Amino acid sequence: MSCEQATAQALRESGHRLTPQRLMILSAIRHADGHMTASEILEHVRESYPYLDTSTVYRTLAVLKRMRLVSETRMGAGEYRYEWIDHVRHHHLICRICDRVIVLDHKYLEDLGTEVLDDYGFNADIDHIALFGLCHECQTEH
Amino acid sequence: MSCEQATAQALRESGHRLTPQRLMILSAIRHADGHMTASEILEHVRESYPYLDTSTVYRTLAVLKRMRLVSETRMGAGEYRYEWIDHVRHHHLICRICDRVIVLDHKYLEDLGTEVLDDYGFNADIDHIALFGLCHECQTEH
DNA sequence: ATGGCACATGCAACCAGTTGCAGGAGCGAA
DNA sequence: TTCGCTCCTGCAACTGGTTGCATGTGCCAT
Repeated sequence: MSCEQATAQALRESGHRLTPQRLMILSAIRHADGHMTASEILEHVRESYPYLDTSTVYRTLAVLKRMRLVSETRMGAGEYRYEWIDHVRHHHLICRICDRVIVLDHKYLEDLGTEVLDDYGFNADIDHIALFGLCHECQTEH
Repeated sequence: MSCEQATAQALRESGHRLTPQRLMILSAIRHADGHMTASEILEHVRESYPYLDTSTVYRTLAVLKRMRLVSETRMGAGEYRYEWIDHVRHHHLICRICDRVIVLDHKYLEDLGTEVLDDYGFNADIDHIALFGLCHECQTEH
């Protein structure tokens, strides 16, 4: 799996250690399609290595997040969801009444990122934003 | 306190009950300037009414949030922060390394709201957004 | 190859926030 | 005013996520 190698290299070069736990977590996220919750990752890795602890999962995710290899999003009321970053960027509109999720193209947020960088020198993580609100149906019903 | 009356009326009209607990929570948020955490609200109200429960605070905040009388924002790693909505709208840029908070004018997000409404009929809660990322200083240091 | 330091892990305790439930109170109807 | 339905509250148990600490292990220097 050469795709794993490059990531492992990136980890090592940024001063982190390559442990079996991290490799397993990494592989779980990379080979899932779409979002994964921390407990899904935990459950998946435990099939082959049952001693993995929750805290290790969260700490590894924190590292990957800081390196911007994964995105962390709170979708609706539920748990955080983690996703490998290198897909086409997209965002979500989440209805606060019915929990419906609408995918939002990145073009809507492109300008915001560059404006904030120009004006404040702030490099915003606009990888995977969740915007809450009311969907069309729930607006008309209430 | 006539300012409280109007809110009480709004609550009642939307089919909610006006309980002393709710009034106390309401008053705590209204008369604080700026953000407040749930535990700050709890602590404040308990000075005059020690029996108030955490769950009541969160449930009341959920009601006020749904009515868009207060905004709920997760700033940095800490607890949710609640704020009365009727100030000038503003947002925050939060540095994921040093936790610095930069206030962002609403004009940067104005267009996003209208575009999403036009294209998807989705009425986004763009009252108080927190954008994470790297501030100028932390970008150059790393 | 091996020794040692610093970082990572697993465990347990903890904190923030949520939920189910039984009893209590707001408020509209009579 | 009183009644009663329904919603609200406080309690307790629980879930998701974090933290402190002792032990273990990756990895660099020798």
